[in-house]
Amino acid sequence: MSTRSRRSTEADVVAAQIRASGARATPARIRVLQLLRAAPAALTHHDIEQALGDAMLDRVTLYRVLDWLVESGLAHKNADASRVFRFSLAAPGEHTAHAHFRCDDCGKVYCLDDAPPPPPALPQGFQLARMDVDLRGRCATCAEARA
Amino acid sequence: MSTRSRRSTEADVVAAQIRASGARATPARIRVLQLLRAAPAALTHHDIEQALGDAMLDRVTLYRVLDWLVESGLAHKNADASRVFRFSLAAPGEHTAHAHFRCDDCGKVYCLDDAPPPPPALPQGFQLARMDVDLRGRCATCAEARA
DNA sequence: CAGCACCTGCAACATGGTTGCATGTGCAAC
DNA sequence: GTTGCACATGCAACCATGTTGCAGGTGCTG
Repeated sequence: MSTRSRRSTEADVVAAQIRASGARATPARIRVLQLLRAAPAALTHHDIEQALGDAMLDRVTLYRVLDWLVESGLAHKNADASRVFRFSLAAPGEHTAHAHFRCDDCGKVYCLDDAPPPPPALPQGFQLARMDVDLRGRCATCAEARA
Repeated sequence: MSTRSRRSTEADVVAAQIRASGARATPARIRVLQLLRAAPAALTHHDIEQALGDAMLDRVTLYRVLDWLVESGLAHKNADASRVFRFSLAAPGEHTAHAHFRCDDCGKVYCLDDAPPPPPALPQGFQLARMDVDLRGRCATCAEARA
């Protein structure tokens, strides 16, 4: 089946990427990395568990896979506004600044990739590695619904 | 004693503010609100417990006081990078944008109040209420230690 | 195909936050 | 000043998220 060979191929690519980072290409890692690659936004541990569905792996294993992803620089880990960690693929260079807009009404989070704000001035000697901008207010939909 | 009357006066002001919001002026609320007013930065639940010292109140009561402060618009609640909530006085307008720098090495957090970055462009119809900027990298001390 | 290092799963734990319920107290009416 | 009631507090138990230790399984290399 074409579906199956497509899947295999993609998994192979991912597996190669994993091995390139000096680790073992295990099903757990392959699946999680594939998921993160396909995700349009940062995922929580819970999101991933859900997405894995029947192919679920142990809670702890998932935490460890995610930690390993972060350690090896393949992913980023962020605490979101409701104090749960979110994981997203590490961008290869360009994605160091990221802006989110969270609607106080509907709770939806929007990614504002197109508007990378300039980093503010830092004190002498500080080295900036990453920047996250967290905006809050009302999104267009909710603002209109309320008008 | 002058200390005592000074204390009373300040507490009175705070109590009045509390009552103005339609709630009871209880010792717990007065103390917490006074603390937040005096704090230069956002405090965690733990910070507040420490600061209260001998005048400590119950964990749960503190949570409820803080929630009430947020509900009544007197304070803001934010999850910081290590996924604990931080509380700060609601600013009357000027303090809506806030920038933090967290050092990946030593974990210390610096407040960059002096450099309020301009808010990025938002999509049509979005209403911005508050903005937090989370910068990461190495602080001057750690950068030097590593050089 | 054998061995070892690394990975996984389970169970127990830690921390931060929340809920239910009985008791206490600020405040206002008298 | 006393009384009453609604609201606030304290306690204990609970929940969710994340972490640690350890025994057993498995990808990789030789």
